[in-house]
Amino acid sequence: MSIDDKLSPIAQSFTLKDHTFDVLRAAILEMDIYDPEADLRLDERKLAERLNISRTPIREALARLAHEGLVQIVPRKGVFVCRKSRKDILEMVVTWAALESMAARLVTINASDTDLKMLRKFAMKHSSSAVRADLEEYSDANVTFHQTILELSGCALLRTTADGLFTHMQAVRRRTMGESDRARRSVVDHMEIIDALQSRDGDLASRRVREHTMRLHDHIAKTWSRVENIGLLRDAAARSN
Amino acid sequence: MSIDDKLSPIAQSFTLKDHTFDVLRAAILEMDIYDPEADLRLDERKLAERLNISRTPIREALARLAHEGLVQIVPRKGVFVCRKSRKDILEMVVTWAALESMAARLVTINASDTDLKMLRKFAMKHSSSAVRADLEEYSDANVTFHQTILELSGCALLRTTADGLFTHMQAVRRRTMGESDRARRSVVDHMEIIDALQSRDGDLASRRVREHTMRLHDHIAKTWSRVENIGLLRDAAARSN
DNA sequence: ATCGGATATATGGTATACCACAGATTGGCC
DNA sequence: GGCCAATCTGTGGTATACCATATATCCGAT
Repeated sequence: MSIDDKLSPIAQSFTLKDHTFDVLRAAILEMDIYDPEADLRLDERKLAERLNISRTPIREALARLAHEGLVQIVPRKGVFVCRKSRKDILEMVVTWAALESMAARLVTINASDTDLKMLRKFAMKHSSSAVRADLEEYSDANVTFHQTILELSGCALLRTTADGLFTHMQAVRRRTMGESDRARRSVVDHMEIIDALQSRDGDLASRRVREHTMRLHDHIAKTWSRVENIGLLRDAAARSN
Repeated sequence: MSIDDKLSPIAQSFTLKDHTFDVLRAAILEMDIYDPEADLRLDERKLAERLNISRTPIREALARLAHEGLVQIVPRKGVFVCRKSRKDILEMVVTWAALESMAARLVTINASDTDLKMLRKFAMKHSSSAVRADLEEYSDANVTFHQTILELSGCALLRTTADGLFTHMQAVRRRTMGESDRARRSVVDHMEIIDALQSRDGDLASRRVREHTMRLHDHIAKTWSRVENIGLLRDAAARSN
């Protein structure tokens, strides 16, 4: 192997636009947009100054973010990070369920026995973290588990479409986790899903994945009101000033 | 009613960027991109001249189109309309099936009896066009039928996500239709789907929608080779020159 | 005649200047 | 003192000029 092989990917059609998109996207996902105190405003010129580039690539990145639903661009008003409503979030979970349940069905057809053995091994390895209530570790493992199912389906579009939704769920997860009961139940669900996959039962695997995801749906439906209420309280307080 | 009511929506935060996006998108969907003779190249400057605007809004529109997968932007080479591979198309159909089958399940929960009665009435009204082999009319009715199911699910995200896929399928449909056998079979499928919806059987409705869509999948899998082969022939001819 | 490299050209990427409009500010009039 | 309007400021939208590089062209050396 020559040194060229290691150098080749460098600066290969690198563009500021794409880089800016990644940076902004990461930054938005990083911030807790549901904090009522959060500053949701983005300023093209300030960003340009911060990143030491012109507004042009920033605007292209913002346009993409807007199209992806992460920000809203209001002409002559500003660019604002989008706060998802409870309804939006529930719809994302439903759509996620649709995609992953289809993926599970395909997995029973397309995945190799080896793939499924590795998936089971992975799930068992990290099940202890749920019991230990190490939520950080469990969360990561949980994400990987579901992404693996989408991956093993062999349908890249299912995976990418779900990834788009997953982006928006990052901020939600921060507020959904924390109940170790859900984590423990999740572990059981995962094992039952793997059982169905390994028995190559498409109908069963599809159903279990769907029901697993819809449990998250129902959980959010019951508990998510809090954030919006805080927002309403804040608005009311502002009006009374 | 005063004249204001009719004028109000005019120029309401209209932007060239969005307009250009719509125009380009419509133009791309209009052209038969699978014609081997088709010119897939787009030139920012020529478009700017044609539309009498600067490159800036065009570039933003192109960036969005690229993100949506309709075009591919290659730095210092050009912008090209994307030709979907057979695999891409099959994946779109699978993903579509995932979304619409979930939608059907939700319809059995959320739709009113009146909604379903209207859906049946619509389907019956247009079933004759399939028999008459009036493919233009049947195709439109077919589209409306499936969009209605997504609509009645009550989950806007399912609908919009599916719409995104549908965009890409326009060009494919032109080459998939034409076999009246499929149209007739489709009519039967639709009626069976409506039966399941009206009996409020979520599992059955979901399954029938999935199987219906996957029949399109299998059909394309069997017949789509033609276009790519033509492309290969053209390439081979070009090489031998 | 053929090959190689220098130059020309075309393309998308980037920077910058200016525009139009929304909101806030301020000034003057009543 | 309050209200309205002219103005000022800040924002995203648009146009334009310039840059870097990939490709094509052409000329000269062999």
